[in-house]
Amino acid sequence: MPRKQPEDRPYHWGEKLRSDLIAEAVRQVEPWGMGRLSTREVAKVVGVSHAAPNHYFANRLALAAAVAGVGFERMYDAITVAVTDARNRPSEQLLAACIAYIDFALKNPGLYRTMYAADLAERLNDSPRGMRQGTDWFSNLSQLKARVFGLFVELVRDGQSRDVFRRGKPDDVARVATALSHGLAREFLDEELGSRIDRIAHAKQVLGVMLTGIEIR
Amino acid sequence: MPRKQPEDRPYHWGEKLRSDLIAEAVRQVEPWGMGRLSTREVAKVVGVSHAAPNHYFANRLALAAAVAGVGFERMYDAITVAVTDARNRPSEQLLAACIAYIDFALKNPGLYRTMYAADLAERLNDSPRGMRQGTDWFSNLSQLKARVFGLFVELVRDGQSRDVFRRGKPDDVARVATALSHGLAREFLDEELGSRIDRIAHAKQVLGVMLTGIEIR
DNA sequence: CGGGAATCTAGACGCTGTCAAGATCAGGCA
DNA sequence: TGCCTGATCTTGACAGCGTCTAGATTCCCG
Repeated sequence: MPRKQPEDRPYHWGEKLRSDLIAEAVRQVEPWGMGRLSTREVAKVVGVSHAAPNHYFANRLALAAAVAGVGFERMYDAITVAVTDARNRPSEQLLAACIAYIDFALKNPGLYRTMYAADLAERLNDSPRGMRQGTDWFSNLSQLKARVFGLFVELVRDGQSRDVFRRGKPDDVARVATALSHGLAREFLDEELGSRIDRIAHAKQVLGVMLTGIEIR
Repeated sequence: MPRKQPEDRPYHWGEKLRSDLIAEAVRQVEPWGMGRLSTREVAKVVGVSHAAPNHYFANRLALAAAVAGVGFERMYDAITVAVTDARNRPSEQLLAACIAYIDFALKNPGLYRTMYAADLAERLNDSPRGMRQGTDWFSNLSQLKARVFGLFVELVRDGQSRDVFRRGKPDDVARVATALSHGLAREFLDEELGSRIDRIAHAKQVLGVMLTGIEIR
C-alpha cells in the first residue's frame, strides 16, 4: 500500500499530519472563510482517509480554530514588521499597525474571516464537553487574539508616556484602533468595489480622524 | 389531510408561507448566527415538507439573506427611534445612533451575526447563476444595508452644516462611526465577559474618543 | 524478532441541501 | 355545478457532510 511518504521517513509522522492538515485547511478557507471548509475534502487532498482528521481535531470547528490560530500568528508578525518599519513616532506607528491589520485582511480574506467567524465563538462557549485531545484550542485562540491586541496597547502606552496621546486607560484607546480597523476591514471585504490601494488610502483617511481624537491637540 | 390552516382560509397561502419561513428562520439563527440554520428544521417547525422552502428560496443562503434583510430593517427602525429620542444635538444624536447600533447587536446577536455573515457575501459575488424566483435578494440586501448607513451620513451632514462637526466627505466621517460601532459590537459578541450595561458604558467611552476626533474642537 | 501501543483506515449512521416527479389544491370558465 | 389548468406543496431519491466504532496497519522498544 503506497500510504504516502513524508520525506521517506514516516517517523512519528503523526504531528506532521496535523500540520499538513492545518496547512491544507488554511488554503481551503480562501477566500470565503470556513463556511465551506470540509474535513473530508482536506483529508482527501492531504491523502489520508476521511476520518483521519478526527484524531487530531475533535471536530470541524477545532480544525477551523487551528486555522484561525495560524491567522492570528501571521497577523501578529505582519503588524510587528509594519511597526518596526514605521518611523519612531507613536502616531505613525499606530497608524502603521492599523494599516497592517487591514492590509492583512485584504490579502488573506478567507483566513481573516475564519479568525472572526461566529461559529468559532459558538463551540467556544457552547461545549464544555471535553475535546478528544485538542488541548483546549479555544483558550489558545483567545490568547493569540489577546497577543495581537497587546501590540496595540503597547503602542498606546508608549504614545501616552511620550505625551503624544491623551491619557486614559490604554486598553480603551487601543480598542478604538482595533475596533475601527476591524470594522473597516469587514466593510472592505463585504463590498467588492475598490482596488486595494484605494481602500488603504480610504482607511488612512478614516484612521486620521481617529488619531485626531487620540492625540493631544 | 389536515394540511394546516392559515387562519382557516388557505387563500393564496403562498406568501404567508414565505413570511412564516422567514419568521421561523429569524428565530433559529439565535444566538449564534446562520451556521446551524437548517431549511429542513425550519420547514419542520412551520409544518410543511422538507422541500417546501425551495419554492421560495433558491437555497439556504437565500433564506439566510432574507433573515439578514429583516435584521437590517429592524436595525434601521431601532436607530431611527434612538436618534429621535436623543436631544437635538449632532454629537448626541450620532452617539445615540452608534449606541443603538451596538445595543441592537447585543440584543439580537444571532440576527446581527447573520447580517454580517461571510457566507452571504459569498453567494453574493459567487453565483451569477439565476435564482429560482428569489428576485435577487442580494441587491435588495445591499440596499437595506446602505439605508442604515444613510442614517449615519445624514447625521454627519447635519452636524457639519451646523458647524459642530469638522468638514470632510460625510461618507468618510460616517464610516468612522459605523466601522467603529461594528467593530465594537463584534468584539462584544465574541467575548463572553461583561454585562450589557457595562459594555454600553465602555462603548460610550470609546465612542467619545471618536467624537473628539470628529467635532470641531 | 515479536508484542503492545500509537496511528490510521473502513464502514456505517443520521443529518444536510438540492433536485425531479407526482399529488393536491385554488379559482376561472363551461 | 363540475372540470381544467396552473400554481403550490409533497414525496422520494441522491450525494455529500461530520462523527462514531471497530478493526487494520505501522512503529517503537524490549
